[in-house]
This record gives sequence, C-alpha cells and structure tokens, in this order.
Amino acid sequence: MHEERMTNQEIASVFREMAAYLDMENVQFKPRAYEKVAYTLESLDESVSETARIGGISALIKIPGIGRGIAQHILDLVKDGHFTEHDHFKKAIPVKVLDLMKVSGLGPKMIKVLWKELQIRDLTDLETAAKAGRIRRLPRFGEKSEQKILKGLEFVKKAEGRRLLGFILPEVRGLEKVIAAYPEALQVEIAGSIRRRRETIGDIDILVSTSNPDGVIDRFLNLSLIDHVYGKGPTKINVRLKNGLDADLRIVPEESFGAALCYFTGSKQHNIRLREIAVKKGWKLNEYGLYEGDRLIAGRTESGIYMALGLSYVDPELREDLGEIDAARTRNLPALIGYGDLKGDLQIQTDWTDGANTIEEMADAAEATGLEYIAITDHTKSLPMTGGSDEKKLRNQITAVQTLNRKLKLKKRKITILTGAEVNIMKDGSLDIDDEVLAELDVVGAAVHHHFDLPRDEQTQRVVRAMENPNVDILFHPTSRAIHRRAPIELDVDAIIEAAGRTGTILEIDASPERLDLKDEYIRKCVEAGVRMCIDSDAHATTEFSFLEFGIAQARRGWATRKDIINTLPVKRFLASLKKG
DNA sequence: GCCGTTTTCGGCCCGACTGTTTTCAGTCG
Repeated sequence: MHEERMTNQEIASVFREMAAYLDMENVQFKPRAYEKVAYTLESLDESVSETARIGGISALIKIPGIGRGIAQHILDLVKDGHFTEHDHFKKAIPVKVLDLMKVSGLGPKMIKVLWKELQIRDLTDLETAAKAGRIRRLPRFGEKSEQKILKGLEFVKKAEGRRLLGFILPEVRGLEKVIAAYPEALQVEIAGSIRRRRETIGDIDILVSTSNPDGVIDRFLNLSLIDHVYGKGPTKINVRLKNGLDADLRIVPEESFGAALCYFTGSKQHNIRLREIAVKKGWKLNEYGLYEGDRLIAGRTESGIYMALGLSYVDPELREDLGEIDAARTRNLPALIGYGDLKGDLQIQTDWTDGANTIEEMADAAEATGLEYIAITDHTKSLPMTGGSDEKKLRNQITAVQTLNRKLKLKKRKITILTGAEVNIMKDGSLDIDDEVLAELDVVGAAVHHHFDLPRDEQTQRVVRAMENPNVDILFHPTSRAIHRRAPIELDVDAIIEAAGRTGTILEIDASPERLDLKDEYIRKCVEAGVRMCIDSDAHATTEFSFLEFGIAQARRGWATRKDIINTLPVKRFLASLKKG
C-alpha cells in the first residue's frame, strides 16, 4: 500500500493532465471523459482513496463519470501512486502542461507547438522564450500572441486563486448596482458560481440585457476598477479587475435573458445535461433560447426553459449535476429553506470573551436583522487566550442575561436572549465545564478547538463521546475546517451523523465565511438521514449577523428544507425540541 | 473513456472571441 493517501485534488490533477496529454495527441472524446472525472473529484468531499481502498472498483464506478477504466487507474494511483498510461505520457511528453495551461490563452495544442518547436517545458522556459522574441516567429503565433503570453505569465505569478464568497459578495453587489444604474441596462444579474453560492468563487460573471449593447460596453470599459481587458466583442467582454479577480460581462437581448442567465449560471455539467435533454427532444438549447429548428420555444425566463424541457424550476444552488435533473423531472426537488426563514442564532460571542460587543449590543443587532432569539455562547476556560469562562463566570453571565431579558421585556422588545456556552471538547471527549453548570444553560454547543490532528478513529470517538453528553445540544462547526487555512479534522462523518440521530444532538452549519462547516455535501447526508441541523453566524461583532446568509446558502446547496433547520422554529418550540426539552 | 426506458455500439453541448489567416483552429466558459 502506498504510504501517503492521495487527496481527491491530487488525483483530479493527474486526470486533468491525462486530458491535456490526450488533447495534445488529438485523441477524440477521451479528454472530456477525464476532465469530467477531474471536475467531479474536485467537488467531492469523501476521500476517493478511501472509497477505493474500502469498496474497490464496484464502489468507484458508482461515482458518476467513473467507469471501469478510470476506476482501475484510481486503484493503481491509491496502491502505487501512479498508473501505466499516465507514466507513458509523462515520459513521451516531458512538459509541465498543467502549469503552462495556467497562462490564459494557452491550451494543449499551443503548448505542443511550443514544446516541439522551442523545447519549452515549463513556465520558466516560456518566459525566457517570450522575452527573447522567439515565440512570435512560430507558425500561427505572432507578436500579439507573445505579448498575451507575457501578460498571462504576469497574472499567473500574482494569481490568488479562488476567493471566499462571503468576503467578495458585498463588493460584487456594489458592482451590480453600478451596472444596474446604467440607463441602457434593462436587466442585470450576477451569474456563475456566485449565483450558485459556491463557498469559493473564481471569477465574476455579469449578465446584462439591453437594446443598446455599445452603450453598456462603453460605460463598463470606463470603470476605474478595470486593470486589463483580455478581450471584447459586441456581446462579451473579459477583464481583470484591480482587486485581482477576473470578470466576464455578457450582453444579450431581452428575449434571451432567461436562456443566457441559465447558460451563464452553470454549472457547466448542469448545462450539458439540459442541452442533452433538448437534443433528445430534437431541439437545441443555447444562450439565446430553446429552439425547434428556427422556432423559439423559450428564452425570456429561466423557468420557461425548465418547463419546456419537462423539468421543475431548479434553484441555482442545486445546479451541480448532483441529481437535481432527475429530481426536477420527477417533481421531487425539495422546497429549500428560504433566505428569510431563520428565527434564531445559536452561536454568538460577546465581550465577555473574544467578541467585540456587549450582550445588549449583540441583541440589538440581532433584532435589527429580524431575529427573534439568540443564544450567547462565549468560549470556555480551556481557551485562555479568549478569556474563556469558568463555572463562576458562566453563572454570573446567566444572571446578567436574566436581568437584560427583564429589561428588554419592559421595553416591549421582541428579542429573547438565551444563555449558553461554546464548551471545549477535551482530547478524551470530556468537556471543560461541569455538567451541573451546563444543565443550567439554555443552549450548550460543544466544539473542537485543539488536538486537530488526532487519528480518524480517535477523533471520531472523541467527538461522539461529547455528543453523548445529555447536556450537549449542538455540535458546533463539526469538522473545524478553515477554508484555505486549515484542513478539516479527520472525522468519520457518517458515524457523527449516526450519533447525532441516536443522541438527538443538533449538527451546526457555522455560517462564518471561512468555516461553512458543515459543508454542502454533509448537509445533504444529514437531510437524507433525517438529522436536524441549525445555522449560526458565529458572530464576534454586531456586523457579523450578515454571515447567516452564507450559512443558509450552504444549507440550500445541501438540499435542506425549513424542517431540517431547527432555528427556523419559534423560540418555545425550539427549546422544547432540544435534548433536555 | 463513459453511457443507455429509443442504444452494450455509436454517439458524445454550444457559441463568442482571438490571432492568424484569407476560412478557421484553438481557447474559454
């Protein structure tokens, strides 16, 4: 057995490289099969190495896009770290093709020419050749291609990768407002992965309908936040913004807005499925509409297109080709939890520990965002850097909350403050606060904040033990991941979900933009298992209740309905449904 | 290489834009 378990990303990279090699060799169709598998693996959270190790070929071919051929490659990768066909290509084409493809405008075919003619094998070779003016002399290359490559190299060097949705969305909404204010703009929508509310986004897709494309284009190109224009035509502009993000502006006539929105929202795999359905009916679907020959069947609205294809409308958050097409065909799509459906927020820190605001300030802010109740869940004593509470401090806080609740009631305010804590799960699964005090709190959340690197079995047993404590209502940010910063702890999530169902423990969807924990895939497993979840802001300041939106988005991506999320209940019914209620 | 209530063989989504060309291949989404 190969010692280092390969991650899904690593395996996906190997298959992306296979696709590129095959493209370089002009092989038909196979590259698309490898690309599709790579895409699937990149957004799959279960470890495909584990799946291979435990279930073998029969388990692997259950994953869409994986057949016997690729399943065998995965088995070889997991066992030996490589497989024959890939080794063959690596030897025959000793080029860092994935690196070179990061340069905008370079694909397998052009890379092949660069390698054959100029022996370019990596980004350094490419830069040297471009600066020496050697690329412009190649067939079908020219001075402009060379300049484009140099510009592309510059961007590769300062590429920052995908950004967190929660940090970029406010800025994007600002841009949307600016464009919507153009007198020529009829409809404006941000599409792409932002509209699907993926946790990270790679670029900004903006769709505009207008009867005056030139007017919109002129105004857009004059925006001061544009750094560089990659390309522009009468209906499409690609730019790099000064904040380092790429943006695509697409312009369509009003009667095509729905078709264009659908096309531009993606995901790519979802769109391909829609087009296949159209083809089977003898029709054609593109960004201008759904056509039978030249006759337009639908195009003005997205719902019109889905309806014509015999499907229910699919919410953007579900458009990942993860079963939503079949569910739409058989009218089995869930009625997703709505963005205004939360009545409570069950994880909030205050200035009693590492929060920025007082309990009362947090209560005011929560009420202003439309919430009816909040739980104050400051950290506990084994996190001394946060000033975590001990038993005595917690009892003082209970008294303070009771006093504040009385005061708010006299003022006829609607908000209710619940007492609580975010207690630490110790290495052995015990908690750092006495059960006697925990029993006095309304809402107890337990969380892993240290010993992140325990082996999977030990980590799982540790967390399950905490969940078995009758005072623990919620498991906060269950996998303790921090996107781009810290990997999730090794956890048997199926075992955690089973334990949640057995013990009545609620699993949290922490809405903080860099946590989003549980993530969509696990949320969907909870929904299928009938395990209840809650969505919390994890706010450390009054401004952070806005995070709730991203938790709801993640829940929607996990197919959750209102009944799956316990803090959509009014406060009394919420309390009654807790373990001790 | 994958996939299948029209198929286990024969298909495989669709169009805009660029750069280099005189009609299109390559790239991108």
